[in-house]
Amino acid sequence: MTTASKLIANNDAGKGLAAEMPLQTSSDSVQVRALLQLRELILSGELPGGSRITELAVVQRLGASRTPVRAALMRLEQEGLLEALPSGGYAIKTFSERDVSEAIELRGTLEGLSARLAAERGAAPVVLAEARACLDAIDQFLKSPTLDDLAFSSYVALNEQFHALLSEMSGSAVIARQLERVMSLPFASPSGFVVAQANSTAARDMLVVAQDQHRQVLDAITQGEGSRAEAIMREHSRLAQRNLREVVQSPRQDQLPGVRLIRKPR
Amino acid sequence: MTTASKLIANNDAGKGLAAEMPLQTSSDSVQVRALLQLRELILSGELPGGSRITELAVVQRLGASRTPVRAALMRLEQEGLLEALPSGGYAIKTFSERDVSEAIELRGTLEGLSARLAAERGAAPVVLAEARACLDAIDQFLKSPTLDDLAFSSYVALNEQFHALLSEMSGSAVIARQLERVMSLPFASPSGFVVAQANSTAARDMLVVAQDQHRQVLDAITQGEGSRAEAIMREHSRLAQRNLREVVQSPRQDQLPGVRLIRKPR
DNA sequence: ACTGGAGCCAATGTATACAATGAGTATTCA
DNA sequence: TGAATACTCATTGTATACATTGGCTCCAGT
Repeated sequence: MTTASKLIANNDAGKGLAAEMPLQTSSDSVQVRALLQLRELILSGELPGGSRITELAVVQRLGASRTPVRAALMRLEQEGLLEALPSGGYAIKTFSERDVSEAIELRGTLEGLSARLAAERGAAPVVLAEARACLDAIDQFLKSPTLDDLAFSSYVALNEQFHALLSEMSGSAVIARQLERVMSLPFASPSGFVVAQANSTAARDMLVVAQDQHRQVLDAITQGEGSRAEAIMREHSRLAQRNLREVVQSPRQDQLPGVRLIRKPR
Repeated sequence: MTTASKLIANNDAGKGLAAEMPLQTSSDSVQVRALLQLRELILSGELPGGSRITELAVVQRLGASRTPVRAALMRLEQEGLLEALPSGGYAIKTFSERDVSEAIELRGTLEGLSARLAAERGAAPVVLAEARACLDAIDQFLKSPTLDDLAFSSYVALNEQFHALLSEMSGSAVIARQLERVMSLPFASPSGFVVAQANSTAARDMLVVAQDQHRQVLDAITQGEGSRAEAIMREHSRLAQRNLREVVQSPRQDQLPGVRLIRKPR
C-alpha cells in the first residue's frame, strides 16, 4: 500500500497542472476514482474504523472536488461501509463479529433462495453449462495436493464467478440486486475469508468440501430439487462462518481487506 | 441556459417563485423535501414509468437547485425506484408482476430469517411484550364483522408496526437494514396490497388469517421454535402474493402507490 | 465554581458557473 | 441519394462560492 498519498490537492484557477495528471489507477471519471480510492482507504484500514470522516479531509486526500467526493461518500454509506452521523458527516463503520456472522448468514439465506428458485423454475441451460465449466476449472486447481498463491487467487476468482452464476440462475434481477448489496460488505463475499487459510492441507480440504457442495447444489438445481438446493447453499455459507472464527482468533488479520473494521470487544 | 430567468431567486426573495405550492413537508431540509416530493411524484404515477428523467426537469419542477436534486436522484436509485442510465441520467423503473412477486418472496425469506434468529437466540422480553400488545390492538379492530376505512388504515399501521417489531426481535442490525432495503419498494411492504381489498367480508377474513399467523409466529419465537417461526413468516408473505394477483387483475389500481409502475406486458 | 449565553469556527448544505460529453441533425461530398 | 463528418445543443460531470447550522469555547453573572 502506498503510505505516501499524493497531496497534490490544490486546484486553483489554472487547470494546466491538475488536468493533465495521468493517474495509473484508472481513466474513469473523478467520481468513480474517488469511490474506488476511498473504499480502498477504508478497507485497508488506513482510515481507522469508527473515526469520523469529513468531506474536506477526503477532498484534500484524493485531490478531487467536493461534489464527486460527496457522491462517493453517499455510495459508501449505502454500501454499509460508512454511517451517516445525525449531525451531518460520516463515520467509518465498525462491525462486531456477530455482525459479520449475520452478514454471512444473510448471504447464505439469499443464495439459498436464489438456488431454490433456480431449481423450481429451471435455470437457463447456457448458465448451467457455464457453471459446470466453472466447477471443472476449479477441479483442475484442486488436483494438486497443495495450492500455491497463484492457484489460490485463481480459485477465489472462479469461486466468485460460480456464485455469480448461481445468482444469475434464479433469473431474478430483484434477488440478484439484493445479493449484490449484501456482498458489498467485503467479509460477506463468498470468498471473504478463504484467503485466510494459507496453503495447508487443511485449507485445501475445506475447498474440497466447498467444491462438493458446489457440485451438489448444481445437481439439485438440475434435478429441480428446490428445497435441497436451498439447504445446501445455507450450509455452504457455514464454511465462511468457520473461517471467520479462525480469522478473528488468528493474529494475522492485516492482509485481509476490511478485517480491521471488525472490532474486538463485544 | 438563458431561460434561467429566476437568477434573482436566491433564498431571500426566492420564495415568491419557487414556493408556489408549499407542501406540508416544508420544514425539512431542501434535500429531504426533494427526496420526498420526487418519490411521491414517481409513486403516484405522475411521472410515467420507464420515462427518462433529467436533473433539470426535476429542478424546475421542485424548485430546488441541482445539488439536492442530484442527491435525491441517487437515493431513489439505490432505493430501486430509478435506474441509472449508462449514458448518464436516470429512468423511472418499471416492474413486471414477476419482479413484484420476487420482492415479496424476498421479504418473506428475510422475515423468516429474522424470526428464526429471534427464536433461536431469544428475543428481548420488552419487544415481545410490545409485539403482543400490538397484536391485541389488531384484535380489537378485527372484532367487528366489517371494517371501515379508518379501521383499515389503523390496521395497516399496526401491521407495519408488528413487522417492524419482528425485525427488531432478531437483534440484528444487519438483517434489519436489508429488510428495510427490500421494503423500500412500495409493493414489497407488509401492507403493500392489503389496502386493495375493500371492506368486504372476504377482506376481513384474510386479515384474520394474517393475524393468526402473527400469533403463531410470536408463539414459535417464544417457544424457541426457529424452524417453525421461519416457515410461518414465509407462508405469511404468500398472502401478499395472493393480493398482488388480485390487484393486478382488478381494474382499480390507481389508488395504490406505485402500482402504476407495474407494467402489464410480459 | 458552576451555569447560561453569546459568539466564533468548522463542516455541511445549497446554489450555480463552467467543462466535457454525447446524441441528434444538417450538410457536403462521392 | 446515401453515407460520413462536423456542428450544435442539451445534459450531465465537476468545481467552487456562498449560506447555514451545530458544536465548542470563553466570558460574565450568580
